[in-house]
Amino acid sequence: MAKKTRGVTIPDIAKAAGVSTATVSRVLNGVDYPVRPELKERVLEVAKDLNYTPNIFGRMLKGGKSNDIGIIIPTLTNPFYAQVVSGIERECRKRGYNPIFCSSYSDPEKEREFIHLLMQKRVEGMLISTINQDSTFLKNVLKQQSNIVLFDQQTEDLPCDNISFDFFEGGKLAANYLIENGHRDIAFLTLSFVRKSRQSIYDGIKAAMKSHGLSLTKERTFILSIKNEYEDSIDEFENGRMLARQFIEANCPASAIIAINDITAFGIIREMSDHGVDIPGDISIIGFDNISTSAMINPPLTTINQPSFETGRLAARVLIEKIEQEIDMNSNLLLKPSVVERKSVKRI
Amino acid sequence: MAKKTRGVTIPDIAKAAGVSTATVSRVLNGVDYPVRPELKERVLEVAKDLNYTPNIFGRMLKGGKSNDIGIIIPTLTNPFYAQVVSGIERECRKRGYNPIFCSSYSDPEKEREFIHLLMQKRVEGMLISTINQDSTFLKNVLKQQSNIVLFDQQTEDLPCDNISFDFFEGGKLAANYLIENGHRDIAFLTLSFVRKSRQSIYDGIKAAMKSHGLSLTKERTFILSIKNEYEDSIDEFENGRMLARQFIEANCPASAIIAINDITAFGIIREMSDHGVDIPGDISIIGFDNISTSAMINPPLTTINQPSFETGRLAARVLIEKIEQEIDMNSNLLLKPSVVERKSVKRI
DNA sequence: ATGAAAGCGCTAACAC
DNA sequence: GTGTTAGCGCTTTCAT
Repeated sequence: MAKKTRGVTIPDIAKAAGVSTATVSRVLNGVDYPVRPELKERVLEVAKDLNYTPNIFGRMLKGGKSNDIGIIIPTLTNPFYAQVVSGIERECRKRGYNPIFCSSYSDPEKEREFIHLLMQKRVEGMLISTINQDSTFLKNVLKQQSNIVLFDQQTEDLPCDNISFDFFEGGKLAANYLIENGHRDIAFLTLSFVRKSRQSIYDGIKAAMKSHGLSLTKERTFILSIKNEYEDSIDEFENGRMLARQFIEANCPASAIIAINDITAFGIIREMSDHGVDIPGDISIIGFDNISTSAMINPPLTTINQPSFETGRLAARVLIEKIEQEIDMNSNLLLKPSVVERKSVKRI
Repeated sequence: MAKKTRGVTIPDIAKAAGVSTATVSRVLNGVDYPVRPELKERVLEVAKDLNYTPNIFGRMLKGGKSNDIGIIIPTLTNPFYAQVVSGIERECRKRGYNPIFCSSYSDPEKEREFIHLLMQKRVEGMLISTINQDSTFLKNVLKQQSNIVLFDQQTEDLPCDNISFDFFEGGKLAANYLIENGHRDIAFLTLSFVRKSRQSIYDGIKAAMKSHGLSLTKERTFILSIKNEYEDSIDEFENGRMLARQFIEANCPASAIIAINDITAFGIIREMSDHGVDIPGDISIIGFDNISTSAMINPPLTTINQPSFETGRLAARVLIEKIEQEIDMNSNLLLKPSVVERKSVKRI
């Protein structure tokens, strides 16, 4: 017996309070419209008595704001995105908006579907972590809904706000940190470059090494091709183990490893341990992301901080400014990386 | 210049295609209503050309289903809930519903606000992990919206579906596992009992020990009172460290520790390591939850599995059944715990 | 200060 | 098979 209550409506209240629907609406919306205090009170009381819940659809239809904001991220299963989402939610709520989250699992098809869904829901704007290389689709969407800010993945040539992380600089930072600690033979263990961010990190590492007269050779670069991006974080862990196995089998003599992200680094550490390789005694490792568990693991992981919660907040803030100011000034923010020094890198 | 497009409407299409609005509506909804194929095609084409996006508010107002499901959880920051939420989303999408997530941060006030918000949004039902002890509020809500299923926290005396975890049994299992491994002196490190689940675990442990002629003494029970439940998972980690410090300072001779949850266990492990105490060499530890990182940490954490993803799926499934069947059969499921044996408990 | 009424975009009952 | 039209609940202009 699911509720079929046709709900209390404004006319119901109007009748019960002996006033017009206009008055009720005015009172209920608390606008500064002159209404006799006595009436106002009566209406409010009746509304409460009848347990009135406004039907937003009527209001929306009349042209109101939905106050919804659509968000598309790859997955909540990855703590990095969980943090981003927390930041987004925090900022949205603070400003009176309701976030609507959709997990695309990095599937371009799903991404498209969600965008349509959100458009139908008449969201005020969207926050998207897109993987879609095909920018024509997004360009079309932008024609209908210009309140879009992309985050986390830089997508060039799109006339759209973008909050992202300076992966190139991050790659440089990681390499430089290792070099400063005396490492000259550095390896890079990564997943395939379907995400542009990975390519950027790679480029950053190469740039940093080059400027020190070193180089990241093919033999030091381990690239794992996987079918499913982000099905589950345990998969990323397994990817790390696989990469470590390749590294070991290749008899790679590098003294330090840069891992494409923290969870992958966890997998690498585990596999190394299982092979009796001590971290950081025998080999050093640095990760990317700085998810909260990186501080909890053994050894505590030195990593490149990508301010997840802040990214979420910032992205939401930029979007909301845009929605409210109704101006189209595209910002293109690039968040700066920093290294979080812990215990997984040894000075040699 | 945020979009002010008054959008393409059905009448627009009708005019452009030279048919009536009714025809357009019928075609667009793809109902099996007889329409001349030729017209059908024309309408579809015009709709595509005009880039038509239906205005759901009109449809809703007409009495349609929102297909939204509201979800209230403490926080996404805790990987356990992130997993639950993933499970919920998966099931919802599969069945054609859109989840709307709200993080209450275990604040009863926020919880109430969200419930109102969701009621206004005319969700088809709600999935709530409530912390609210005051059941009268929820009882009132149930009068207006009977499609509610509570999960994760058992709340007795509420005429409402409930999916929860058998914490008592979990506590027993943890203690028994330790006992089977030769431990007779067991300590319990926990956060304060604001959540009923913690009390249940405690009771379970005591029951198991009693049945083996052992007992969990006051001196073996460390309870940390904290102000903020779930502000951030790093807080829980710190809580673990604090508990470990208390444990050490008290010179507690227990050979094994049961931690109230995995992240707290991580903190305990870290603090112990920092004090030169080897896990599991010197002392064994077992956690609760089995979050994914528990498998990644060193040593891999032995823990009581609480099937997070499955809980989410199941809760969503039960709710959807309820919504669609329109019957009011309350189920009260109690998920069974199991121990996940890894490396943090030593046989003695 | 209050009320009557139009209309937002859609669906469906009814008429043809 | 197709079209006309009456609302769904709300806000808001315009009249009073």
